[in-house]
Amino acid sequence: MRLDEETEIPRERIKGPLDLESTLMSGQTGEPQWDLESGYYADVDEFSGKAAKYRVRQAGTTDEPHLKITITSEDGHPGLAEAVTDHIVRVLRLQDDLNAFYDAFDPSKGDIISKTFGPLRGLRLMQGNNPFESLISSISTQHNSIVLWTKSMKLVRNLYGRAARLSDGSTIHLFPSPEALASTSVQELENTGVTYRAKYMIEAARRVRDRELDLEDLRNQDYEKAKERLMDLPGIGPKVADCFLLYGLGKTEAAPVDIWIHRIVRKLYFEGASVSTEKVARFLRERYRSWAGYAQLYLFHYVRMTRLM
DNA sequence: ATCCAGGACATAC
DNA sequence: GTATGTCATGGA
Repeated sequence: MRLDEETEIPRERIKGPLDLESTLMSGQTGEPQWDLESGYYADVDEFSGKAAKYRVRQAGTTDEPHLKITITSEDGHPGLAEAVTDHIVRVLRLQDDLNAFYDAFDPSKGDIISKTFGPLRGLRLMQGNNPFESLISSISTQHNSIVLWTKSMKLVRNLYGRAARLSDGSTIHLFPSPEALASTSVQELENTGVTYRAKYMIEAARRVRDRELDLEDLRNQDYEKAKERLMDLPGIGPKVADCFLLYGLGKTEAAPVDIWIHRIVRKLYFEGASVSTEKVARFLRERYRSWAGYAQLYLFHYVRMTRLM
């Protein structure tokens, strides 16, 4: 099988509806948005040490989705196609049973969130490429905009990440390792556009490099404990910690509370009463449990889409 | 222009 | 616990 030919992700690996475009354009993970290249959405990553660019497009419909992919790699190896497929299934969370979410809070249950299910049908939560990239990207989102953090995180890839020459002659850059990022100077990193967040990123990279913080180990800890550990880091507060737990580790009970979610939940669930962000976060966790991350995603996009607030 | 962006932190009470 | 000023820059 030639990898640069279009193949399809096995249909049975997509559970429930999918709207690829709204999912990829929703700016959830803090990582750069995927590039749009002649009808495909493209991103890059490393698979068993080999860099590859994968492109994805949706065929079919939201309720009968098919995903077509092509792969261009640095150096093809046996199993690459399977590894890339697994990666896409993971980052797009294609195994999440979206209909189970819709059913659990359908209109008959009287939950106001059911109003968002129609307009946002097929919108999926995403996963970051890997925990370290997710951590740094999450830091980049604080008091920032999607345009700016996409720009600066791409620049971080291009300046400090390993360059790889693909079989089609193009060059891509991977996200830098903790070692590479930890050894940059604050001033240099600030110039990528991350500005004052540079010192936070470098310290985070240093702690990961020096094994003072083991991101994989956080996966095994419970939500509260892991959040505490993360908030030990400078520049990581409750919202960024939740972003990492959700996008970096896939803890879907995490519901990052930013200014929008804070306003929305206060209005829709607390009759406008002044409720702290921590209380809102706890409320979403307890109400939506393992669907809290999805609830956050749907509330956020519904409100911004309808310009409700 | 002037305002603000999917927060965190220091300082104040 | 809650409230306010500050942080740096680009984009609208």
